[in-house]
Amino acid sequence: MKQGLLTDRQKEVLRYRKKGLTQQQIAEIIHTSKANVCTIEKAALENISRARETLEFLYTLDAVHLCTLQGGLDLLKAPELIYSEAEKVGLKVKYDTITLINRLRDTNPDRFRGRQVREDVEVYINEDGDLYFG
Amino acid sequence: MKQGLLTDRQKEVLRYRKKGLTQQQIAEIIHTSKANVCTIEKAALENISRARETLEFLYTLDAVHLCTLQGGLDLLKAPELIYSEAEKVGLKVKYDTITLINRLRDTNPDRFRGRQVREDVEVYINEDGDLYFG
DNA sequence: TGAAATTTAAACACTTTTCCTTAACCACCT
DNA sequence: AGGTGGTTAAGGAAAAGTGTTTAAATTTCA
Repeated sequence: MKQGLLTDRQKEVLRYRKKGLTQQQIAEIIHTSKANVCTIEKAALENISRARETLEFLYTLDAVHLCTLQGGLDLLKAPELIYSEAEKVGLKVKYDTITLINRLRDTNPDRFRGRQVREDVEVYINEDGDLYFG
Repeated sequence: MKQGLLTDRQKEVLRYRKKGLTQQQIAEIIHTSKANVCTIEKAALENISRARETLEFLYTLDAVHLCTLQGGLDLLKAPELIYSEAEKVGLKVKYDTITLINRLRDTNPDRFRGRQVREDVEVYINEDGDLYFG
């Protein structure tokens, strides 16, 4: 079968894009319309999202949704929330406060800005008290 | 649009599988043949691989094209080529010869037949000397 | 070895994706 | 207004993916 989700065309566009080229410039290079470059790029980003969601599903296979860390939340308040939610469902979180915060930032650095949660972060927990973020 | 890569059918099978059911048992539950359950499960796992590969590709975006391993090339000659090309652009490859060959074969088993490169393989390198193949 | 579980292959109808074009539209910026 | 960069809509043709079945082959393991 195919390897990744992205077609050659999609990868090509993403690479040029990464270099900072405009859609118009890329269109000239690969001999097509800028509208087409836009569509290809959009499809590529969509495929990347789908890849992310797919792997996220794997966690939910043995984990359960615990709570959502909403955008704007102070990172230091996250553990408290997570502990209390875990207690509600009768599970014990595997990590202490410090470790939890580090794990939170390490697994998804883009999602945080300083001490603040930038975008919503979904928190999952499994039987063992392992946490996953998506 | 669609969300993950996995179809409802595929998720259904994976969930039952996670619970420990056999393909036969699942076939009865979802009213189809066990062969079909097998195919669906296989497709699901394949899709999961593709999702992983897709996200892997994102790393290559920070990387730069180093060289092409042309079809027919002896796998054992690849490291030499890669090292010399890396030197030209002032980067140091992170892997020794053995590791490099293994990585080459592991990341894309379909591309090799014994010691020979079957199709062209593009080699990318990033600032850290990490190599990616596409 | 024998039975159960799993995998594979070929074929088919059906749906979805992809790439492409043309043409229009939006948001800036000077 | 005009230019630049980006997006959207409609439509079409080719390619790829999905769910199925049937039948045969393989693996697993008590």
